[in-house]
Formats: sequence, structure tokens, C-alpha cells
Amino acid sequence: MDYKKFLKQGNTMFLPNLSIDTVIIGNDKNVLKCLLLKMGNKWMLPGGYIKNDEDVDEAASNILKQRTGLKDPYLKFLAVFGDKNRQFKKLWQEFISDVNLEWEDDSWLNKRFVTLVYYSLVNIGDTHPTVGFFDETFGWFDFDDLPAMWMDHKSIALTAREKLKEDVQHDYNVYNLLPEVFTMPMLYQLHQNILGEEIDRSRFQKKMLASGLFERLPKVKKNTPGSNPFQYRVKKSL
Amino acid sequence: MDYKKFLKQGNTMFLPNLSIDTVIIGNDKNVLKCLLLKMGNKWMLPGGYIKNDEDVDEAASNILKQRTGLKDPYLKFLAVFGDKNRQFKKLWQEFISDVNLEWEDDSWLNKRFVTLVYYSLVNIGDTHPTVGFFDETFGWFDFDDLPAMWMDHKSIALTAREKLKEDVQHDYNVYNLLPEVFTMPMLYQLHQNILGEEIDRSRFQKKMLASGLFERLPKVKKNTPGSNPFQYRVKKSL
DNA sequence: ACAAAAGTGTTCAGCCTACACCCATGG
DNA sequence: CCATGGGTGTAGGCTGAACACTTTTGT
Repeated sequence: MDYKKFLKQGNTMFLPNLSIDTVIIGNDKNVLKCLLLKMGNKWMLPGGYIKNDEDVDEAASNILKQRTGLKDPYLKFLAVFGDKNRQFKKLWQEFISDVNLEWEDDSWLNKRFVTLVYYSLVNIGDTHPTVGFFDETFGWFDFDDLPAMWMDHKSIALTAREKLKEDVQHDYNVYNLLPEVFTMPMLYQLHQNILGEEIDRSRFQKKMLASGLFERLPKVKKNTPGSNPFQYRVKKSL
Repeated sequence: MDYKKFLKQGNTMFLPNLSIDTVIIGNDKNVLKCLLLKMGNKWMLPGGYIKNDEDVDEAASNILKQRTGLKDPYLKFLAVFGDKNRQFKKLWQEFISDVNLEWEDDSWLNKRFVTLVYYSLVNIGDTHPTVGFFDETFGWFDFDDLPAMWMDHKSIALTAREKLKEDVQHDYNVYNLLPEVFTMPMLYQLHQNILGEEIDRSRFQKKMLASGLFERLPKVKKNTPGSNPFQYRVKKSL
């Protein structure tokens, strides 16, 4: 699909007034990052619309796969953003004229949109992001230092960041942010980064091992002082 | 709004392809019940559509207030149901002809709908349900004995029932199912009913009191054998 | 030899569990 | 005075918190 078809025929291809946004979270050198796309002079969350013959979940999953290049990324529903004023006619107008396209006052994009937000946890090293036809480039941004963003996307991203903080205490799913094979110190650092506070190393390790989720592999050879850590991966659940 | 306006002009008043459904849960004689409306020969969850100038949350809240007659009922988002096949043309056609209205093949109601589902916990005694213009009557149904229901409403209701079971272990919000003033034995029974298993009475009471959520009132005079229980109500949080 | 990193132990307090016990009330 | 229901107490076990200890490794 090219942008002309998107602008002209989007109203017939997609469910109207509904969008999907995804907050794609990665972890780089112990800083939590968020994948954003640059459109015009502002950044935005990867998102899209729901085709008439597509499940909502499917649409979210497709968007995520397209943008990250991953086969089966971890995906979870976050929230609905449905304010009555959630309408971005002015922003679209600015952008469309900036890129020298024909502005249409009654475009389907100018209407109010309810957006369904999902969030995803990925290992940045495994991703091969691709941009959409309106996007100049992509970038991974520290949650504490997000750039100027379209619409309400910044607050959506921060909502996901908060949700992750809540979730990490119950679920242990955050290993999705690491490579397939990782060490306990890596997982430990990650939990600390997400929570933003120190946790007891000994207790952490015992809790993780006791969970039975992880399978111990041979030690890695690292070239720094200190003992070599074991590697782990998630047990393939039968 | 009358049904003619609804059928003819719904497409201009509401966000298209989007609906809201609410699973309204009550507790009657230690059985969990669900408020349903009878439309034609089947029952359905109370629901509605989102006005163009209405927040999604507001719409859900309005639907809930209208149907229960309550001022400020407890409301929580449950899930999105967005299957591509979620379209009920045939059912609408049946119903519309059953009640001798004009069937229109291209009605906005015949399209695919994504529904945003909320669930609510109410004290049945406080409610004064009212029916909509398509509904014959309302009824409270045991979750284990739901009647024939429209579309996928039965599975939506059961999803809410499951969610409640999960939530009761973390949140203590289920007191919303009881009258404003209640006793510990009542709360204890309620938790047991939701979980479907016995829990230790002593421990339960201590946990609830330790939570600091409840304020002790004078004992009730009941006319059955055994000691009179204290009454409690939820502390007004400053 | 030393410092840093990784893994594991140890101790203590606090909480959960499973009962037991006591008191109030109606029949 | 007995059965029932409501409130609380208690002994044992388990878990979490805080910290200590040991081993491994590079410099």
C-alpha cells in the first residue's frame, strides 16, 4: 500500500474512528527505551488501523511485526484512550502540507479517533525496525528523555512505562527484554531498572530460580574480573 | 431518544463500528448474578454506543447509570472484543422483523462491531434497573445458569466472571457487591462465593481488619442464634 | 595480592496456616 | 443447657529481609 491509497481509500479499508498504537519497549545498556517513528518534525508511536477483515488482535500483532521485524514478539493489551477531543485535524493538516501532499478537509484522518493501545517487550538486538511510508526514520528513546511527540503519544508511552513497573512485580515476563540466553546479573539489573530501586541480589536470585521458569546453561566466559555467571534461558513449556 | 431515531440516525450520532457492553455483577443470597435485558427471544448485556461528543469512559458510565439507576457505581474496564467476524446482521434482521419494524439491509447496526467491555459491581438491593426501548424486561441471572443470549454476550459475561475471581485476590473492591453497611460474615461469604472455595474464617477476618479499609460500627441485632456481629463500612478516604 | 563479580548461606522477624477456644444468643 | 454463629488466640512452619561469606576471575 502506498500513501496515496492510504489517504484516499483508507476510509473504505479500515474501521473508521479506530486506531491501534503500540508502545514497543526495549532495554539498552540498562536504560529502558521506546521505539518511535519520525513523521515530519515530531515523533510518534508505531501504530495503524484495523482492516475491515482483520481481528483487532491480529492488526496489533501485524503492526508490531512489521515495525520490529520480529516473528513472534510479546504483546499485551494496555488500555483504551477514548477522550471525546481526541482528534488531530490540525496536526494532520500541518504535516500534509509540510510534505506537499493535497490536504483534504474531510479526510477520514481528521475525525475523532479512539485508540487501542498495546505494549510489547522486545530485545533491541533482535529487532530490524522498518519505517512506514510517512516516516523518515526510527529511533529508540529513553523514557526519561522522550522527544516532542504527536498528539497524546507521550502520555500513552508513559502510561505503558508505569504499567510495566506494576507488572514486573507479579509477572516475570520481562525476560522478553533480554536476548534468548541471558545471565542472572542481567535479569537482576533489568528488574532494578524497571523498578527504579535497588533490590536484594541474593533474594532476587533465589526467587527467580525457585520460580522454575528458567533453565540453567553452562557458564559464559566473560573477560572482566569476577566469577563467570551461569547462563539461563526460559524453559520451553511442554 | 426513541427507537426510530436510533435506527435511522444512529449512524450520525454514534462512533461507527464501536459499541460498549457492561457486565453488571450483583450478589443475591450468596449467588453471583448478572443483570441482563430481554430483547426479543434472547437476553443481552446492557450496552450502547458512543456519542460523537462523548468520552468512551463517560459513555460506559452513562450506560451503567441508566440501566442500574445508581449514582456512582463501581466501574472497571475489562477487555476489547474485536474479532473480524463480530457482526450480527442476521440477528438484527430476525429481531427487527419479529417486532414489525422496517428492516434495512444497509443499516449501521449490520456492520462489524468492536466492543469495549466494562464490568461493574453493584449491590442489587440499591439498583432500580430500567429497560431500553428495545427491551421487554430485565432480569438477574446466576452466572452458572445464564439464558440464551445474543451474539457472543455469554462468553463476555463469563470472561468478566473469571476476571472477578482473579481480582478478588488482590483488590478488596468486592465490597461494592454488598450494602453500604455490612458484616464480616457477609464479606467472608462473598469472597468464598467468588472464589468458589473455602477460606479460613479467622485469617480472613484478620486480613480484612489489618487492611485498614473498614471502619467498625456497632453490632447488629439479628434474631438468629449466635453472637451479634459488628457492622462495618468502607472508610471514607480523606 | 587485591578488588570486583557471582553465587550461596545464615539469621531473625514477620506472616500465613490450621486449628482451638471463648463468648453471645435463640430455642 | 445446648447448638449455632461470631470473634479472637496460639503454636508451628514458611517466607522474606538484611547481611555475611566464599569462590572465581582479571589486573
